[in-house]
Amino acid sequence: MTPLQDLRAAVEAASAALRDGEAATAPTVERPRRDGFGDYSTNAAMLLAGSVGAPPREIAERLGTELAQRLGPRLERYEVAGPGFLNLFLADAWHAAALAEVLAAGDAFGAGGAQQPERILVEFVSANPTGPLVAASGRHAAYGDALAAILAFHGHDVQREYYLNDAGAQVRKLGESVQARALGRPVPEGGYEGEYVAELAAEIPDSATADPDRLAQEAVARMLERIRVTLARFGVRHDRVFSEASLYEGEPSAVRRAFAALEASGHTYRSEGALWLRTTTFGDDKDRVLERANGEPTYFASDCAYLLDKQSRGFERQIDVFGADHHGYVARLRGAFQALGGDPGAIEILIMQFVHLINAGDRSAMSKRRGIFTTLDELIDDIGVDATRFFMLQRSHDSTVDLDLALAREQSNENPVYYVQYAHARIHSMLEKAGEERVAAALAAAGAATGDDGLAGSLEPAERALVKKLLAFPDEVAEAAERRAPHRVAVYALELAQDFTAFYRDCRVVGAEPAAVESFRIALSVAAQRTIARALGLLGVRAPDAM
RNA sequence: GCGCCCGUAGCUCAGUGGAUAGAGCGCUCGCCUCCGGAGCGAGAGGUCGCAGGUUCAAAUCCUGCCGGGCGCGCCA
Repeated sequence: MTPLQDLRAAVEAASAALRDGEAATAPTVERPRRDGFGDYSTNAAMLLAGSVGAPPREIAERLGTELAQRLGPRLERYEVAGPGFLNLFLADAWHAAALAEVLAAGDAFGAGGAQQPERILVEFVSANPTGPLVAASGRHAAYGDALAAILAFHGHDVQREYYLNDAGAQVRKLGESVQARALGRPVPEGGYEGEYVAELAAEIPDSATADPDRLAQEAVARMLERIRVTLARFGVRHDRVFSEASLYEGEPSAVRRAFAALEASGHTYRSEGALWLRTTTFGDDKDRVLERANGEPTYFASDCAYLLDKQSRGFERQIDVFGADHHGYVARLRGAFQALGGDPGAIEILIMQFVHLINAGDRSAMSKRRGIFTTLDELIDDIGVDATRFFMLQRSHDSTVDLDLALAREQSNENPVYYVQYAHARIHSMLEKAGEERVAAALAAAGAATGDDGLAGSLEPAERALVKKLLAFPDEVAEAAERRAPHRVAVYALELAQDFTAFYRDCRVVGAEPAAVESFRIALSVAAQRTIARALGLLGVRAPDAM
């Protein structure tokens, strides 16, 4: 149990005592906006006003008495404020004990908070292998990877998957485009015009004469390899690349088996020669074709087969990360998932809004087909992996982001990511100065903290603030995981770095007197360093020892 | 027309029921005897798109409207 969970439990117990065990909405225990409002503040009294039948401030007073009994000397004092808040002022001993728990948790601090661990499959990026990854793919990659990392840290069993569209018309167009380039002809109508097409034509020995289908497969394989290299450079690794084409292999193929399952479920029908799935049953605005009148399966057909395959692999939850331009597919996929017997609560389709790269105020329109785009590689060359990831992870996935390249480039040294990394490097340097022995001794002393070690009443505001910021980490991880919001970890990392920097400014660490103070501050610095490293690690951003 | 997302400081964005709404950048003024100045402090800057409603309490929840993005194929 973390120090904060402890505190919450005490507040809830006190609250329950006042209302005679009657059920009620759980009170909040949170850091108030203003320092004068205590270390933590609870709204419990206001929630109790209805059932207890007394003015909130009066209830708060009684609650304070209850709580003081339960917390003993850990609670320095309390105040009733505003409409009925109970503000709690915790003793230095409480802070020291809390730090001890943070350190004792070690690498597991903030981990494993999931109430119900699940096997989760996260599908992300899944960009068509008909061109290089573009900057927008970078946002998908950073988001999906960080989300997977956070979910895993939270206690889930997570698989990362890339769904490869290596079947169908787009792939054929790529093959035709490569061959056209090899023959020095213009690419066909609707083909791909990017420079990489010419590169592929030059790379593939028999590109001028090869059978178009085989050439297409070869081109896709090479594009996938390029994509893999880019992702690896970006720090993103998938556990599996799932081939769409494989869904058409075997007898019967996975697509055929999906059709059979859907037909057996009674949700399909034939009309105008085509096979339809009645997705409107599940809230879609129109039914969808699985197999065209000419016998060709649609793209949606392989989607269904993929959904079925994922179901058969025993995941308790499927999370798909899609681009905003694909949000129109959400309803039909959810419909197909349910038609295949899936629990609608077990599939989540997260929509990533766009990222606009802005050059000197110009929004560059992108078109993979016409070869007009900024690739992820170019973006990384420009502003670096860490800045790219941090920038893209700072914002909520459902908010469009304008990334001003000129600004990011110019100010790369003042980018928030460097600020956080700098704090980490600075702690490393400081601890080196202190020396291994003193650090080890400080950690041992902090672990033995009982609150009666000469620190009482001596903690500086910045030290207390930093302890409380550290304590917030498990909740931030939980929020980030449960709300699929990695950006909360990015925001937290920045705040933690700020609180550390304020502490560093106000409190001499190495050489501080008396020894107990130096010891405490070294231990606090170690906890801050570990937590910064962990937060950055979850985002896929490096935590360097020196810059 | 219908559906999804967004509208918060000059700009880019946090903040999904609590007190006097925040950060970064930009701007103004100050700070390098001292553990890393890639830093620190102070300041200016906001009808939280608009209007109703729910609530002891709304940027946050509900309804309507306005503005922006995206989507609405037997395309992929």
